[in-house]
Amino acid sequence: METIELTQNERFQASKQKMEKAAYILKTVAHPIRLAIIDLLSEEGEMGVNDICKALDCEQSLISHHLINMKLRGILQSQKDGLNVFYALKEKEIVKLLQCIENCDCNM
Amino acid sequence: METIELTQNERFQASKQKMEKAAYILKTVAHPIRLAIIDLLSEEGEMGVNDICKALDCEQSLISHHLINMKLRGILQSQKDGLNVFYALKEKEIVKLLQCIENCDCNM
DNA sequence: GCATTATATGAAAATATTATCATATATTTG
DNA sequence: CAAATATATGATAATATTTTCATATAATGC
Repeated sequence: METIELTQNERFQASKQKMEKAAYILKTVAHPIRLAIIDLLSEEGEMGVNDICKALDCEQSLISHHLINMKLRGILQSQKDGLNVFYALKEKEIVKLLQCIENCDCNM
Repeated sequence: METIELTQNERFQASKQKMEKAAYILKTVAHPIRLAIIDLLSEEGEMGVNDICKALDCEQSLISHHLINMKLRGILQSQKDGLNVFYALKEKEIVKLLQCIENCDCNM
């Protein structure tokens, strides 16, 4: 195993990229509806779009946009069955974010 | 200790509020510059504004806006010493978010 | 008091995100 | 095949966030 020395600048760029990736993930999650979807799916395992809409009391189109967005970004996965499309968590690590935040104090 | 029964609707509202708080915290953190600041402060403990600017190669005004924003939302704290203002993490739990995300896979 | 340095502020411009609405597509049922 | 149901799509409108720039404030040293 070789040891690779990074220059100051390479380290800077690497860290920058790491922060961009983290921000990207956090952003796709940082919305009350999307968090509610994640929370719901972590409990139910799998749900159809309509049931999610009812559970969250939101319009179908809005929920659909959010679901597709999260799927696109690798947080959710979906599976079609007849008329229904069932969504589920793909990236389960994401639930830990919610747990992690429970202990945070903030000024709202 | 009393047991308090919540109605279906009360539970719904409580969960909604919980998600809003979580989204609020996640949003104040979900930005590459703000994450970089958090990362930096978690390592250095305390830093003056100018040093943060240099470390991140960003304009003073931009960094200032982000710092003040995070302070306002209870993530950072600051302490004045002569010409300098030293910022530090107030809510250290927040660092765990970054660690938590290291294990996440996503489509960027 | 004047120049210098560090930080903050505020408005405006540039971008990005979110919600809404109308409609399209696809599947099932009769 | 027509009607009904579930979901997706795309454009637009509504909002919110981020950056930039010019300038203000505040502390220090001379």
